Amino acid sequence: MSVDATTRSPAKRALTELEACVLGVVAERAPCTAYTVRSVFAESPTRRFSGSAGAIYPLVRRLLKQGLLEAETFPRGSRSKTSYTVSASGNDALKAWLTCPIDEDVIAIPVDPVRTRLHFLSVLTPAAQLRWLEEVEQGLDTQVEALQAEWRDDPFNTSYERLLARGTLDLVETRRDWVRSVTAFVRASVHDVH
Amino acid sequence: MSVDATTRSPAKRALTELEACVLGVVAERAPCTAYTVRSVFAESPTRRFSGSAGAIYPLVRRLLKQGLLEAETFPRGSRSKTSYTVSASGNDALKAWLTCPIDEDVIAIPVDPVRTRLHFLSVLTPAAQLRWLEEVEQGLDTQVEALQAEWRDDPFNTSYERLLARGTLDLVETRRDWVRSVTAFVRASVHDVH
DNA sequence: AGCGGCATGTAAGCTGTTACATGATTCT
DNA sequence: AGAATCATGTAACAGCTTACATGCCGCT
Repeated sequence: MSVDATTRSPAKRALTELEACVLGVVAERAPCTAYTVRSVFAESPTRRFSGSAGAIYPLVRRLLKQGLLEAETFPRGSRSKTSYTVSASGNDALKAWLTCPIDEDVIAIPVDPVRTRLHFLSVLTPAAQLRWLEEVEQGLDTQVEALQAEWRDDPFNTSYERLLARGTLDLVETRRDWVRSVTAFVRASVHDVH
Repeated sequence: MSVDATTRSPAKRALTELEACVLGVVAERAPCTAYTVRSVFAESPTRRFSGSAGAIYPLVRRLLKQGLLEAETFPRGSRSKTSYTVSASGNDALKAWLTCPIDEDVIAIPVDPVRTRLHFLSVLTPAAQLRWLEEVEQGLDTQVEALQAEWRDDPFNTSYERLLARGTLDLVETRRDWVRSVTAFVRASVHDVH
């Protein structure tokens, strides 16, 4: 057979989570530099991405080469600075990423290091279990308080953003309450023995 | 200076999350094969680890070489089968991993692909937003129902396990309610326009 | 003049996945 | 006898982090 006659679109492999997030961040703050994108990830309370230079700079160049980003360079001395915006096809790609596969991976029960550790907690002595639980509980308490304070001060630009923050707060509260109930349970078990 | 005179312990680098989980799983089901460990990860509702052969078999051999696991091999034809148990120092390592660094990474707000997408949802048209939200809501509903059914049927070995399951259920319910409230908000915004 | 934040970049490595490949055992 | 499941293994790669390296710019 001969080569396919239809014009091939440029690869169109699905975006990775980081690629999509970079597009999203640039969409929000355009025009902005790769450094700005880096800072957003670095300062995010979620630890998903570190915003490491080794990840961002090559990735941004790749998105540019694929036509998903547009660039404007400002020469300054021997090194130049580049500002990026999302192109029309970049916007399409972001939309496609958002809607395309609603399947399992997105919906699945989120990964939670605390849950993992709770699962194996029984290998510790009850006293050590309580020490750990109390430390975690305290950490989660300060986290909840910080988010509650943010909620009260309302530094959000839109009511949608405020709604998202509310959901995050609800989740960490639920998580904290969970750890609390486990602590109570372990404490009760220890008391029963005596 | 000359070489440090004190006897060096064998590396003692902190365990990775997967290494610790493998130790934990073997601790629960010992004696068991690497294949069993693989199945546990593969069948887990959490998608953290796939239980891929390429990860598990080399890892188990490494833990064995470090003395954290003990092995018993049963020859059968040209290939043999190996059962593992956690050694005393393996148990110590697991305990150390559980208690050691309670810091940020463990406590941090868990990664949630749905939250990520909610954050960028505004790039879609309101209609597309609702389509996506409804699909996600439905997926989360079936997930909640499955966990509720499991809760009712109570297939748990210990009341501690039941407590852990309760916490997971609370979390996914909170998450579902969050998505619900976002849907309601978007629907209201659409109505306001008309 | 020097320090801190802005800005860009690369090399090496860690950790896990995908995909393939093979053989043993059990069930029907 | 054939299929499903148990069991082990490897090679290639994907995706991101760590650590390093450099230079510009504004402030004090």
